[in-house]
Amino acid sequence: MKETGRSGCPINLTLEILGDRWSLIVLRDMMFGNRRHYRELLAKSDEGIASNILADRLKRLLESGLISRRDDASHKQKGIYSLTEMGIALVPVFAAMADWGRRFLPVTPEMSIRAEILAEGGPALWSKFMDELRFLHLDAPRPAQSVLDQLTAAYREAVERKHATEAEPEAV
Amino acid sequence: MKETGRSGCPINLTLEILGDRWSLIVLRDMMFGNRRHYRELLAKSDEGIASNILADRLKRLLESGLISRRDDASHKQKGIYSLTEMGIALVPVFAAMADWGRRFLPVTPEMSIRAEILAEGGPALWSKFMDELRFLHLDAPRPAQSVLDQLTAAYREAVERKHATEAEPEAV
DNA sequence: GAAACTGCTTGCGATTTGCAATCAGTTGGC
DNA sequence: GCCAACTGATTGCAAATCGCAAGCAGTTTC
Repeated sequence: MKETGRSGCPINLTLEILGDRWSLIVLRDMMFGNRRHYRELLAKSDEGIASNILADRLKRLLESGLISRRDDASHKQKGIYSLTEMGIALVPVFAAMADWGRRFLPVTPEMSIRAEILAEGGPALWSKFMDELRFLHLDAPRPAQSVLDQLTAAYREAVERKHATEAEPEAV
Repeated sequence: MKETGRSGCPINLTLEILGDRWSLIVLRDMMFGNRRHYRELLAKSDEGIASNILADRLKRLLESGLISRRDDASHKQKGIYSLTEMGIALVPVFAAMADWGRRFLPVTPEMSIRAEILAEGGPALWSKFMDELRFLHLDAPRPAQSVLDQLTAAYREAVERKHATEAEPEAV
């Protein structure tokens, strides 16, 4: 654990770990996009994170205890990054931030559909989603239904709807 | 409004505005400490923000629409910063971040008492607090009871409890 | 008229960021 | 065995940002 920084305020301590432009982007992609490898996080990033920044953030998130890393049996160099309970506990923070963003910022419809569903579902849905993340990242028992599938399906639908009206090819 | 940055994702757009180490600290002090003047924000900051950083953040927050500024009738140079509805709407984000921080980070008891009360009170309490902020910052009608007083009283109590055991003078 | 206070700017060295190129080791196809 | 593709990074470098200290012009107080 790092020495105390600026103050013992929960908001301040949270900002000292997550208060930058990329940490939460990486966690978001792991959480909602189920990206678990370095290359997945690097190449499929909508925002185009640079490789050195990604490496640095993964290192910091590991040190902070938000994610863990284990070797991939299929490839000696490959690592699989997983959310820890501490990382999974950020679901309500993401839900609150995403809801705020979709209400006040110029979001695109297909990118905000998941935020909308999470906002409408409320804490009950967040809790189900967190159970699912524990299954995917912590080897907990598989939950009955998949919130991630629900979110991903809604996102895909929104993307298709967009393409139907714009008639403009784009990678999914 | 600024041009679109990296992506239309609500999380990303939120981070482009608030994703740094100081913006939310300034908003926190305005919201929970009711600090409305530049010097108040500068001098009473627990984390010791630098004057140029504060000036820059106030400018950015003004441009983003999170705060507003009006002249103080009592002093020609003085400005009063207020939260806008967009800023007040961050209450659930602060509550979620503070709750996460107090559960997983080495917070001090007196700094986390308010986070605890907000977590226990839930959305109903947040809503009352937001009404009070609308009264303080947007000239809305005065609400029946003051959540800010409740939070501040609990914080003062926690500080006094700390001093009683540590017997160590400190500014409040 | 001096001192204190107002919001804010400036200078400057240290750190961080963002981008491109590059790296060594691993795997799979032939 | 051999080479191309892929793995998780590292390195170099210019630009931006940060953090600290000092300073500034205008205002108020006494």
